[in-house]
Amino acid sequence: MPELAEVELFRRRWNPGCGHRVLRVECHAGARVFRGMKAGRLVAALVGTRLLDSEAHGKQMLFRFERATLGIHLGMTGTLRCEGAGFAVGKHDHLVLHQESRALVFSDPRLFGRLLFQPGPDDPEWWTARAPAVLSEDFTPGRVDDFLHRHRRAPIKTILLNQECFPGIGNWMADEILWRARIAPATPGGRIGDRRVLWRTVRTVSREALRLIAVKGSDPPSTWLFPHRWRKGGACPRCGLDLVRQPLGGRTTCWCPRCQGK
DNA sequence: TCTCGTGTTTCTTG
DNA sequence: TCAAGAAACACGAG
Repeated sequence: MPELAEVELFRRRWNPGCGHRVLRVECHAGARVFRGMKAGRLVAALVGTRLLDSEAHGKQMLFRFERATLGIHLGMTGTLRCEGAGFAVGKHDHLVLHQESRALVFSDPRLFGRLLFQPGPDDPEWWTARAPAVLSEDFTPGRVDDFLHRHRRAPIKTILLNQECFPGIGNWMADEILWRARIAPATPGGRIGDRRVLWRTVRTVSREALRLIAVKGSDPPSTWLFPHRWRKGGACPRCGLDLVRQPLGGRTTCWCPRCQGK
C-alpha cells in the first residue's frame, strides 16, 4: 500500500509514542528488513531513550530518539501501528518498541521493507541527501524538464516511479497523475508536450492524496481513477470507456485509451 | 494450485 | 559510462 500519502498516515500512527521512553524492544533480528545492520545495536541504542519526533519524506520515514535515529521504508506491505501495553508480538511484527502505556509496532509480511539506524543525535546522510519533496519549492518545472530529458527514451510511467525525481510517487499515484494530465503511459519522456501540466498534476494529486488519505483517513472519491483501477472491467470515471490494464516497467498500469490518447 | 502485487536493488543488455 | 529492462526478493490473497 505505502505511497506518499499512506506513508504519512502510517507515520502518524506512532505519534502517541512521542515524548515517551522506550522500555523494551522486541525484534526478529534475522528478518530481511534488518539487512545491512546489526539489530542488536539498534535494540541497545533504543532501550531507555525517548521518542522525540518523526518526519516522512516520499516513501521514507525518520523517527528521532534522544540517542539514535530510526529510518523506516515500508516496501510493499509494511505497516506501522500502535497497540496497547502488554501487546503480544505476532509472526510478522519484526520490530516492537514497548513503552509504558503502548507498543509501537512495525509489521511486514513480504519483508520488502527496510529499517535503517544511526546512533547519535544527528540526522543521517541517507536522510539529508534525499531528493526535494514534490510539494516543496525546490521541486521546480525545470527540475522535471531536466529529468525527462535525461530519461527521454523511457516511458513516462516508469519515469514517474523514479524516486530520484518523484519521491513518494508509486504505482497508483503515477496512473492517477497520467490519467488527469491526459498522457498515455507509454509516451517516452522526451515526447511529453506540456511538461508544466505534468509538473502541476504531480503536485495536485500529491496534495489531494495527502489531505484525503493522511489527514481525513478516507479513500479518494469515485471521481478519481483510483477506485476504478483495481478490478478488470473498470470504466473511466471521466468518459465511461473500459479502462486498459497492461504491464509497463514491470508494474500493472491502468489507463483510459480515449482520455489519454492512443 | 496458480497468479498477482500500491517497491527497491542488482544484473544484463544495448 | 549511462540508460532501460528484467529478474529477484517473499508471502498472503483471491
